[in-house]
Amino acid sequence: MATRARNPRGEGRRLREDILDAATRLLAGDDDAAPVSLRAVAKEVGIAPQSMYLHFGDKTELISAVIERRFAELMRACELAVAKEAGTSAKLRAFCTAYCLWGLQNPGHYRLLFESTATSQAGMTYEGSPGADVFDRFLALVKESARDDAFKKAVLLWIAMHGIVSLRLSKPGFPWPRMNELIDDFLRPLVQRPR
Amino acid sequence: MATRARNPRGEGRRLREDILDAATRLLAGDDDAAPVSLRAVAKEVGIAPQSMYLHFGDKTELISAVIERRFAELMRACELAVAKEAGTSAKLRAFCTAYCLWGLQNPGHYRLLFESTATSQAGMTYEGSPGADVFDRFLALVKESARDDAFKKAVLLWIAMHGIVSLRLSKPGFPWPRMNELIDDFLRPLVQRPR
DNA sequence: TGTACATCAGTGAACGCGCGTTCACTGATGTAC
DNA sequence: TGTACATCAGTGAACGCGCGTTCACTGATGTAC
Repeated sequence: MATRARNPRGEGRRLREDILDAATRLLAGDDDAAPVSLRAVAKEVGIAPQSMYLHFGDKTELISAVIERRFAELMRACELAVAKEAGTSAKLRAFCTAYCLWGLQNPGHYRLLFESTATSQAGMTYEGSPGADVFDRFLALVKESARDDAFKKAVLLWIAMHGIVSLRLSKPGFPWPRMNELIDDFLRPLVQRPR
Repeated sequence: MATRARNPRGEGRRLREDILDAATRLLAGDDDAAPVSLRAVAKEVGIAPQSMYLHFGDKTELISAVIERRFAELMRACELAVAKEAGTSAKLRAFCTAYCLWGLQNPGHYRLLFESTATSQAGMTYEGSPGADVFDRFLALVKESARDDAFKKAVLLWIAMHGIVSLRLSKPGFPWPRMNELIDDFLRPLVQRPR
């Protein structure tokens, strides 16, 4: 976008951050039709396209780096919401709400993280994949609220949250009920009510 | 793909069908990274790229036509499954199962119908949009099984089914519980049990 | 029956564009002696 | 203090490719008279 001053000697890695920031910005939008190009990112940063290769081996490496960052940011948003509440039920509900809100507010990133095959190339298993720690944290929360079947219940809730976000993004014209109402409807039968 | 014989005079509309078939074939795959191009479709049919314009105004018109067709096909699959069962609960479960199976077996098409903004351009409302009749049919089924809140319950179930399909497509490495088990888990609290 | 003409189902050639990627280079800044 | 050299942060120029779309054309087949 703008003209850029060359980084001082020894500070070359700053460009890496600038590239990641720009790619993140461009991927944030709701435009699923046009995938972001290296050249568009370069233009946004204000550098020549080939300067990408100073910090990333190829395009997929750049996208993967963005994905990793955004998973971390989603995790942070959820943790923050959980930390604000007291009581296991309230914490669980807070996590669900934060997850859905993050998805709705970052449609492009949510799609990248949870609607693309970009995170599951080449027979990757769940263990150690980017985003696995988000589910693990969620599972730990469900375990505190539910006596048994915590894994199954965590899966059901994840499916529900994903459905809430994903369908809303692709069918914005549908008369959706309020998000918090839907979250509560899914939570109610699965965890013990707060006393 | 193959060499094609020119259609006899008066049968020009056959090419339209051939193009739709080819586009449908190419869009079926699980490769969300590379959107299908007009030229790829033309190659698959065995015609020159510009022959597309004999039957479709532009690329989005072609894609829209495929979307319409696939919504109709999804509807057909669900109706077929419903017709095989007797009893409202069994019919409802059959619809849910058919919907999920169709999605898992047609990943590219499911994404096109339910994960892209292709179906909701330009402030389109839900009424009359492609696919609205699928939800309407589902809603009618839910009404037969549930005493009250049929719309809300239909929405919750749609969200759940979408979550089941969509997450499985993007996270194939996750240790998912069996699909039918998940469907039943979502159905159980929402509709009255069969006697 | 013969022929001029209209219609139809497509194609040939080309356009300008953006894409990912490669390779050789530049020019400022620090370091060794 | 002066200078040769190494290192670093990038760029210039170019590659071959596929993209959506336009415009003028072709050549077979049916129709009017």
